[in-house]
Amino acid sequence: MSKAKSNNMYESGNDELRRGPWTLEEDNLLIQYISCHGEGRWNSLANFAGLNRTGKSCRLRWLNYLKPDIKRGNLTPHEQLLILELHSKWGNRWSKIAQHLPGRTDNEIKNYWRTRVQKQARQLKIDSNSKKFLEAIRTVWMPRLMEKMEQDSSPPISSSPSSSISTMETQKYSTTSPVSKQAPFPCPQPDNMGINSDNNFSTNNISELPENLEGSLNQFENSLDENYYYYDTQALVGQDISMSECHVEGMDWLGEDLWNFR
DNA sequence: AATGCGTACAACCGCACGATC
DNA sequence: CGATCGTGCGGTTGTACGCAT
Repeated sequence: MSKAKSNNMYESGNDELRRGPWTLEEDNLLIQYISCHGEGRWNSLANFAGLNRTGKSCRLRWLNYLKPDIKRGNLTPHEQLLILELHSKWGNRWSKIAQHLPGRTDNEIKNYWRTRVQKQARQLKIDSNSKKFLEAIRTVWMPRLMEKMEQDSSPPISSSPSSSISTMETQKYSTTSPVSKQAPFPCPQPDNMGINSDNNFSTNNISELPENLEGSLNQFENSLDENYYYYDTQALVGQDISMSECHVEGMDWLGEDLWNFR
């Protein structure tokens, strides 16, 4: 297989398989074929569908983009919270995490983690896989998310989630299913939220956290989605995390310019 | 208005694993 | 039992876009 980076990634060049961005025509071919014949056998599917693509490419395009139940748009605070918590349990098991966020793909979650979460780690100059960063997430980020969810607990349920879907791609393809105005996924019970007695938002060992954990959450809050928190957050809020717990040993964890996303 | 920079995300790759031959 | 194939997963990269200067 020729390496994408060794030559022009987005040129088919000759009779070789196409790579790079999918065209609307290709998408339609794939959608139509799968609607008639179903998924699977991706290599032969690519041939029979008349797509000059690898099976892997077809599979990826379908699973990450074209599949009807794919939910697009920004992650809700609850989804972000869930990702943080599940990642703390399972690490980079993106597909496993994605199973708990119906409509979200492992690719999307992975991108979120890399672009948002790891950025925080970089700013804090700590390893995103370190215990310190995990503690920071649990003691600062998660409580803030929960607080945000609480603040907006008078849910504008009727507001359309699609209002936050603004990508050009989403506008280009309107094949995505309308997002349910009910809970976007089965409400997990506290037991399966992964937040329990041995995996809670403990503030133990906060003193081990780096001193540069100072800054504000203002920009962070601004980065949160504003419209739809229709999830029953009681399971999480019930953990009774007080923001005051984030003030430890004279350190103001909630000060300026921390946890901002941009 | 032009340019540079940072971010988000689609799409690729290599590798691993299970099923089938 | 080994080889091959199909599939899934996690990591990485390229590009479009938005924002700041």
